[in-house]
Amino acid sequence: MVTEGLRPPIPGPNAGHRQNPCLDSGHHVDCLHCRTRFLSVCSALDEAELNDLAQIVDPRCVSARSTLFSQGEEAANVFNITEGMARLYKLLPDGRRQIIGFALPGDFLGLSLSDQFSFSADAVNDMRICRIPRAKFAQQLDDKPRLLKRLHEMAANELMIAQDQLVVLGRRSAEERVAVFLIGLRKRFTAIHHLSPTIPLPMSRQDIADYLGLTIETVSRTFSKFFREKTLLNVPDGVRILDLDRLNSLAMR
Amino acid sequence: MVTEGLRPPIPGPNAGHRQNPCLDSGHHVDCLHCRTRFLSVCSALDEAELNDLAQIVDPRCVSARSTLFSQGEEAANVFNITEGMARLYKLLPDGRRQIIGFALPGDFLGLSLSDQFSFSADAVNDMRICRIPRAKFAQQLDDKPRLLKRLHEMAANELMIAQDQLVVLGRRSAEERVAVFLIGLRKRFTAIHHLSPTIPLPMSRQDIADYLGLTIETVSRTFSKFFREKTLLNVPDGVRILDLDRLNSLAMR
DNA sequence: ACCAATCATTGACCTGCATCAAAGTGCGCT
DNA sequence: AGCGCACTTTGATGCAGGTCAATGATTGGT
Repeated sequence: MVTEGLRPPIPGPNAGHRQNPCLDSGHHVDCLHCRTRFLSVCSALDEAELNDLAQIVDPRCVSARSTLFSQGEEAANVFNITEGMARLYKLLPDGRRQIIGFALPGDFLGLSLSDQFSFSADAVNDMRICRIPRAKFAQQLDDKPRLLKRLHEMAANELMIAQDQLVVLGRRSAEERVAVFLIGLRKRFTAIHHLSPTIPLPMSRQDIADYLGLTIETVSRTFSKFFREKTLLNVPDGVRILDLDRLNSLAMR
Repeated sequence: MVTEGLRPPIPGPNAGHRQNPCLDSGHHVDCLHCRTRFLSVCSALDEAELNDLAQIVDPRCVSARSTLFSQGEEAANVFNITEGMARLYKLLPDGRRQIIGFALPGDFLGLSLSDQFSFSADAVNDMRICRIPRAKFAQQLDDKPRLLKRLHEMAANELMIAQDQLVVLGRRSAEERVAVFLIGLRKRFTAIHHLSPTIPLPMSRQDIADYLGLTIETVSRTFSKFFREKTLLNVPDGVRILDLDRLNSLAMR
């Protein structure tokens, strides 16, 4: 089954009634009752506008480790994430990798609307996305000023996040980097699901290392230290924060 | 004199006839013949629209080392840079500083339109800027979809630059960082002035270090190494590239 | 249930850059 | 010209995190 490995769907107004969107491709698309409607770029749209969008979106499943798009590739589509996680990264010619972000439900890929992707994206776990032809989306932007405004707001937010990450990579110790990463991830998950004491970590240690500008060994040692000193508890597929104060003081801003 | 320390004005259509914009405050503002018109957000505007903007902009001089705005401060204004250079930075509570960018003529500060500044900005050398009340600018955005589109394009470009810098800070050696910095700065100056063999470096070594996530000593040693091996030549207020191939191969992407 | 492959952890050692310290250089001011 | 100050360079030393290597833990395939 394609959805194997997905964490259970978050209970919502239509929990249990949701059809598998992978089967919907080319058929009726229900943007109106989308779980990520108010998280995503779609929050700028009313019912009628949402219907326009529904005509051009193609909801799809993406299985773990498969590619959404690659750096330099023609950007034929833009993407709205509805479930799962993607890693966004850049590669240097010699193979060094920097993960520039992890994309979660509600995130939009293709904010810049440029004709080539400036980074690569692939699925960390099984995902669901809405694929939208870029040209058609750009058309919608021309018709719907509130959509453009929302897109700009999201781009500005991404810019702020990237600038915060510059501080992390330029000026922070390994311990601080891991703390900032966990606090940030927790905050993002909280905005999507409800607050949970456990932070799921579907990405590998290598991914975390490539995101934080460290090596896998340093990340592993830092987690071990946090476990040893009871700042974190190691749980299946994630960690539980035991000492939030400690983590916050490391992540101070 | 307030403009002391400014590099000589770039020859342009109105070179030599230009009034000191510092004296224009509150008087007639000539956006139409602005040297940075086609570099800046204003490139989206026709003559009539430019006149609307001229009604709300306040051109000002900012002398070297003075503050444009500080992180956390109420963002009452947004800024268009017309001359000089600003450093944009974030501070950690313990004083560590990360410079997130250097702003040049044509750059817009306040892309996010949020009500607080998420970073601080001050003048590296004497500058000229156009100050615009944020609320009035936002109004213009509602009236002028092309202006919003241009703003979004600029924000998307800044985002790409920030993401490139994440790779630099996360995965590159000191030597590579300095090379990338110089190649990037050269490219930006070329877009503003004409191509010059000399790269002006009005910022201090400490600024460069805080931009590249290094210490002042490492930056200094790296420059010395480049001078010694004849990759660069040390000239007053900047450097000249002697071996572009060498620099490019270090900055490879 | 078993094996192979991948991923994570841990230890020993190394190195690139940071830190600490001391000259050297340039510039404004009187 | 001479002084003071801020900035830069250079050298000596230290260490956080990288590298190399081995072992454990998980996972997927048959």
